Amino acid sequence: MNDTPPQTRIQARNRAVILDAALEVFAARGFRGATLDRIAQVAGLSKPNLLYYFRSKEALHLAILENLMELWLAPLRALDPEGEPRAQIMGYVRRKLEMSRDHARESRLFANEILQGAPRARPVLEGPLKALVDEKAKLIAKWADEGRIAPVDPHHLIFSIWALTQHYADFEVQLRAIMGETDPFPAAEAWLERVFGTVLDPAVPAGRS
Amino acid sequence: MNDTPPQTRIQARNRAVILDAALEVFAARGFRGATLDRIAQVAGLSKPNLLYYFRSKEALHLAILENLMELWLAPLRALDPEGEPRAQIMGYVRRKLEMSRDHARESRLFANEILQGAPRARPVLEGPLKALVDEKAKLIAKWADEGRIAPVDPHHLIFSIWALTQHYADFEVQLRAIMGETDPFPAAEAWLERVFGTVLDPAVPAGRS
DNA sequence: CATTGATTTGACCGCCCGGTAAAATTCACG
DNA sequence: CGTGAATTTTACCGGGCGGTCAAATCAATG
Repeated sequence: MNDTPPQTRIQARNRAVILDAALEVFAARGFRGATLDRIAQVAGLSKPNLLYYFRSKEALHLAILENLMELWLAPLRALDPEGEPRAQIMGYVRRKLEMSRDHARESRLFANEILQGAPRARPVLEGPLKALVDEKAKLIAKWADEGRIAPVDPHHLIFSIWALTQHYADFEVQLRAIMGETDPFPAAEAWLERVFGTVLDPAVPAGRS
Repeated sequence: MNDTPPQTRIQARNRAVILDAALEVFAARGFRGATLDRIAQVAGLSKPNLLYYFRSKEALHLAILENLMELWLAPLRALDPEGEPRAQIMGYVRRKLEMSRDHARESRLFANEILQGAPRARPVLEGPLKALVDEKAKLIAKWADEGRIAPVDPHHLIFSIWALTQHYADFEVQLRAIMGETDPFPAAEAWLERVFGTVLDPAVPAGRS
């Protein structure tokens, strides 16, 4: 059940180098748009050498996806049923935004994969991701029922957090075209705190006019 | 300055068929991932016949981009300086969400283009888009100054509207994996009304704890 | 330092890609 | 219905693609 972890030093190093290069190229061009030649070039290896470590383009992409899942689900997984509800959700927002800042390539690779119909990631989405989301949605619903946060649709709340945070990674080029070279993240953090802070506040009447 | 609009009936029809097929394929696979063979197949034409109407893959993609700009900028452009501020912004949100529902392919084509660095759309982003956004951001800032909406960062407000609405088109596969086959748009509309309704409400104190 | 397995390379394959040329066909109009 | 232009098709090209193979080189161990 375990695909024999890299034995030698050389293997460990080269697999890491290749995975990093592949992340770069897949994120920038999508699966079909990426080429093994380019990945090999970025990794500083010859193409046959690359294929010595990963038997195919498909296998390489899958390896990246598996590597990424842990990192990607961690922030939501860390939502603590025992913690203070609003602090927990705001912490999730903050961690997700940090992901967009510090792991933009990973975000874009996922975005590419999903945009193109998730032909390789679909099982992960329908399995572990759905399970985790449903679990945490139930938790959020409970918090809302108890009046500890404003009444919200938990699924759409989670989708909103994804959309708003990942936007800063995935659409960075567009943001820069409009905002110039200034780092958007400080303002983004304040803004997201404001948005979710208000929408979750149980004392604020929803849907005023 | 005007590239001679299609003269004959056949030309008008075939150009339209090709543009539609190309929209489909570019949206699903990105520029590099799309192939002329596949576009021609979807359009029901032979590849050389397709190239009789558009001299290259590049030209075809650019033609789509130009066609789309009007449609894409219209909702923001319709933001009326004379209207009631909150109604105007809420109307913008609603129109943008309708775009995601009724023009998901267009949304995904843009997303693909921007994700991959906007190599072809960059001039549009830095030109007309930036100009329009800056203009409307100024308008929103004025409304905030006058106390007619809550004080907000206009640019990040606009980015949020983009992120939240487009998410329902661009990440549809992910949403369906989690939510099943039920149409997410009715709930999305209510949720977005709730989110932006609260965040724009000048009577709600921002950043409570 | 010899040997053996791990790693790397160069040469190559068949296929698909974007694009071209020219012949064949269809269409519009007098 | 004939004719010239518009449209479509057939055949093709050079290059890049994912991937293979066998030979060459390297590294670790006794």
